[in-house]
Order: sequence, then C-alpha cells, then structure tokens
Amino acid sequence: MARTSQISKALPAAVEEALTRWGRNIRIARLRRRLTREDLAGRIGVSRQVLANIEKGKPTTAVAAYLGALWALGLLNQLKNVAHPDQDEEGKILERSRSPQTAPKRRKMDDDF
Amino acid sequence: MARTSQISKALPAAVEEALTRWGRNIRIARLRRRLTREDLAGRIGVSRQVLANIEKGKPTTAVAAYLGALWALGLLNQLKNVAHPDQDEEGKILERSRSPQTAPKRRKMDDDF
DNA sequence: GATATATGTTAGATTAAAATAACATATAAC
DNA sequence: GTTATATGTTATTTTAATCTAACATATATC
Repeated sequence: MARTSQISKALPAAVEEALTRWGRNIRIARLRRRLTREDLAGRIGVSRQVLANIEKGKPTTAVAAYLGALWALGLLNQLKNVAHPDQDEEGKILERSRSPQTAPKRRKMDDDF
Repeated sequence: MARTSQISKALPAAVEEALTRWGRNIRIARLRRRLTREDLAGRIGVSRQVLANIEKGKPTTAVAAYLGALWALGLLNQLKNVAHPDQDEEGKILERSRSPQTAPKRRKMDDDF
C-alpha cells in the first residue's frame, strides 16, 4: 500500500492471529485440492509471490487478494455475513438503548441501503 | 499495493459483492456505536480516508485495515474460523478420496502446523 | 440566520506492494 | 545418479495506496 498504515505496522494480536490462521487455512485448502501455488495464483489473478504472502498472513496485502483466494477455493460463502447487522448483538443493544425516534442526532444515512 | 493485481482490477462479482456488503456492515456497526469516521479510524490506526474506502468496499485496501475495523468494533471473532479445514467439506472429501498414505505425491509440509 | 461537526472530495508527496525475472533448494519421478 | 516440478528467495522496476492537507457540502445546534 505504500506509506503503510499504523495498523499494518503495529498489528493488534487478535488481528495478527486471525491473519496467520487465515493464511494457514488457505494453504491447507489449496493442498487438499492438489493445486500448486502457481495454479491457484493464476486462478486468483495474482503472482505466486502474492499467494505466498497470503499463506503467511501478510497484513499489507490487498483484501481482494485474500477474498479472491477464498473465492477460487470455493470458500467465499463463509464470509458473506461478516459483521452483519443482525449478528451484531452489541450494536443492536446500543441502538435499542437510544430512544427509538427521539434522538434527532443526525439521521440521514442510517437507512439508505 | 501498486501494480494492482488482476484480481483487484477485474473483481469476480462474488468478491465485489462480499466487499460491498462488508463495508456497508462496518458502516452500520460504526453508526450504531455513534462513532465518527475520525474516531474509528483513529482507533484502527488508519486515516479517515482509508476508513471511507473500507466502507465503500475498496478492493485494493490492505486486509489489515479491514480486519482492524472489525477488531475495533469488537466483531473480529466472527472471522476466526474462515476457511477452517474442519469446515471445508469439499477439501475433506478430496482428501478422503485419496488413498490414505498410498499417494506419495509430494508430501512434506502437509502437516507442519 | 450563524456556528459546529461529520463527511465528501481533491491534490501532492512518500513509500512500499506487486509484477517480473532469475536463481536456489527440495522433493518426486525416472 | 538425472530430470522435472514446487516452492523459497532475492533484486529491480512500476505503480498506486496511504498520508497529510485543504476545501466543499450537509446536517445539527444555537
């Protein structure tokens, strides 16, 4: 990315762990399918070095490369509901704790989806 | 990333959709928590422009920025088992279909975890 | 009306991500 | 042993992601 963000330079442990595991799992899925790095990288649309970085859990790699790997492996569906509002229990509680329509504090694009 | 990968230039529809939804959900979670872009961006460790890109689902943004956003919102746990081998039904079938130890086709780092 | 705040948008500079290539190593097949 | 393949590793070049900053817009508050 260049000018590497703070987040990528000082990774929270939980993020680092998630990335490491994610990469490891992608590697296992690739090997199970008997795909070489070059094969899978070609299907994803990245160089084999980038796929190597993904399997290492490199934080500065583009999100599309990671998702592309999952996609090429047929595992993307698992990500569909990440951060889905219905599953955000804390967010739901916070929202409920505010008087339903009494808070005129800047509405606008709360519901423009 | 620079020299933008193929994957980021010609996104598979499923990946684009996943990213768009992901960004949208992050935005909703942020608003529910009454956090400004600047606030959340600060907690993540990115500029507010990068957070804006995330909420738009930009494919070339670093994966750590996306995961950092989930982390800062307390939603990272949802990602823990992405591509987990135990949940990779197709991969498990493929592995089982190979005679257990009869295939000497390059073993080596199948199990170094 | 005026003010403050959040977000949208743009521009320039910095810096490293990604591509490509070459070479090394390790295993499998012969 | 040799050959072929997969992966690891390094270097160079290209390119754009991120930062910072400034300005515009829209809403909320006064």
